[in-house]
Amino acid sequence: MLDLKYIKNNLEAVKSGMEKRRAKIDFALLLKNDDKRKTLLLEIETLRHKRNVVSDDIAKMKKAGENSTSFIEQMRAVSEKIKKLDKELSTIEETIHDFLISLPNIPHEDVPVGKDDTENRLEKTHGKPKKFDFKVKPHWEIGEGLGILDFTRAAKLAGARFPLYLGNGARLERALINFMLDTHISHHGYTETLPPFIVNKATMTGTGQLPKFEEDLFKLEGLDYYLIPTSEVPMTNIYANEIIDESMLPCKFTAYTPCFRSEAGSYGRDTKGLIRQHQFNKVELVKLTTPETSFDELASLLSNAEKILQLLDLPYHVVTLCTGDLGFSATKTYDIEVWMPGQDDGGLYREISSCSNCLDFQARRAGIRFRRKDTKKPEYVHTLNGSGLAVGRTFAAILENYQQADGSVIIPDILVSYMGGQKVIHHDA
RNA sequence: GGAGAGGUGGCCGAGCGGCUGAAGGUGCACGCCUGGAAAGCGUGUGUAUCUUAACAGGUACCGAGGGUUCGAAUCCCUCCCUCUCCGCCA
Repeated sequence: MLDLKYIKNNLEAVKSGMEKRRAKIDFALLLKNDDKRKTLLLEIETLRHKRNVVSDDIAKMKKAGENSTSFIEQMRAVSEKIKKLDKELSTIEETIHDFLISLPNIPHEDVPVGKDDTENRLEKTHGKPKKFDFKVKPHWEIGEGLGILDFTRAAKLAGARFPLYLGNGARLERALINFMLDTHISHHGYTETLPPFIVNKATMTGTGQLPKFEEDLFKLEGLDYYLIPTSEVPMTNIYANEIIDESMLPCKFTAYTPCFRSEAGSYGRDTKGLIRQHQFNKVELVKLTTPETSFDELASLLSNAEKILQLLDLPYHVVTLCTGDLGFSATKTYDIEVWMPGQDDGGLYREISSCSNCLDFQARRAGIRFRRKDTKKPEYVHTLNGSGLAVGRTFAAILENYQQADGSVIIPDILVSYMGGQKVIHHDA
């Protein structure tokens, strides 16, 4: 959520930010409503003040045994007026709030302007795609061939877009989760958390999933509960509506959780394999920082995520999302895209992590503040999040990059110990 | 799920429908005292919002939301959360 005062003082900058996102916003209406709000508020507070003063007098008169009937009559009328104006005020406040809560964040000046993912800016490339001297297969063929993935039976159990891992597949997925978590907590200084996989509406609103993107979520019927689409949601909200001490910043959390997404509107896209599932595993990184350090922290968060791919020896590149591809809450986002040789007949880079700085956008929604040692005023923290990494897609990338001619898959060195010393996945006998 | 108790400031803990933004304690900050420290003494110590150049002042907030009343932390209703006991359960 943007600060109303900031909008008013920087109207042109805010407008141009919204235009870059191709969002059409009627700011004139907002300003008009805000004026109305202020007028009402002043009137109400004046009346309340009067009521407070006179009520005091009434108390004194009663004590002195004087007759106060006429004042009571007067105040009865005043109270009714207040009640009426109060209703008007809360209506207009609700209107203003609904407006603000639906505004996306302003893209950072460094973000390229563009309409969609074709206009993202390439930042760097790491590693070289391996040359294969046989016809490479997509990961779903490899996985099903090895008997470690079974999409057919998963569909029987749940439906389309659900995974079923078996045997060494399940173990490899778990190995990846442990490897990623261990790396982030032991080498990158994150605190491991294990949050609820279901959260309420307030929590979803805090990070920006609600109110605009309810159709992307799974909601529990008849309850104020939603399945998390990413553990960014619970982790970022840990200190919601709190004022924390400056010494706690930067606050770095990581978690493994399953993630649940309805994938409404993506019919026909990525129908095969692990790329686009209703349920997938992810290790997430979240940071709460001071405003002046958030971009440095974004850079280190990105490198923390990259480290996983480097240790797995998977080729990738990094792009900066353009304004048209930028998420609702973010001011700037780097996507890490991993090389997937088995797809699109010749290979392509696929998003495997998304690292964002949200500035105080989420903090303002969720009420996450901190107090500096030397100043009294609470300030909003900056929030950052990034995948470290999407586990299912990492699994897929390993299958495709480490496949061999006979259909077996070599286990990356770093994972061997997590696989009980096993170095290759052959078809389970 | 059944029965009961409770949610007040950083923490503990008072609080009769008006004099309570809230006693008292504790913690914290600053000052005095001291060679230094402790003790002691003094002062200060929530958030939001509006008016104001500023000083300052107004308004709201005692789990949340409604209601009664001239006036609500205090009375009534609904909901949420915590604790204890019973039941059930991984």
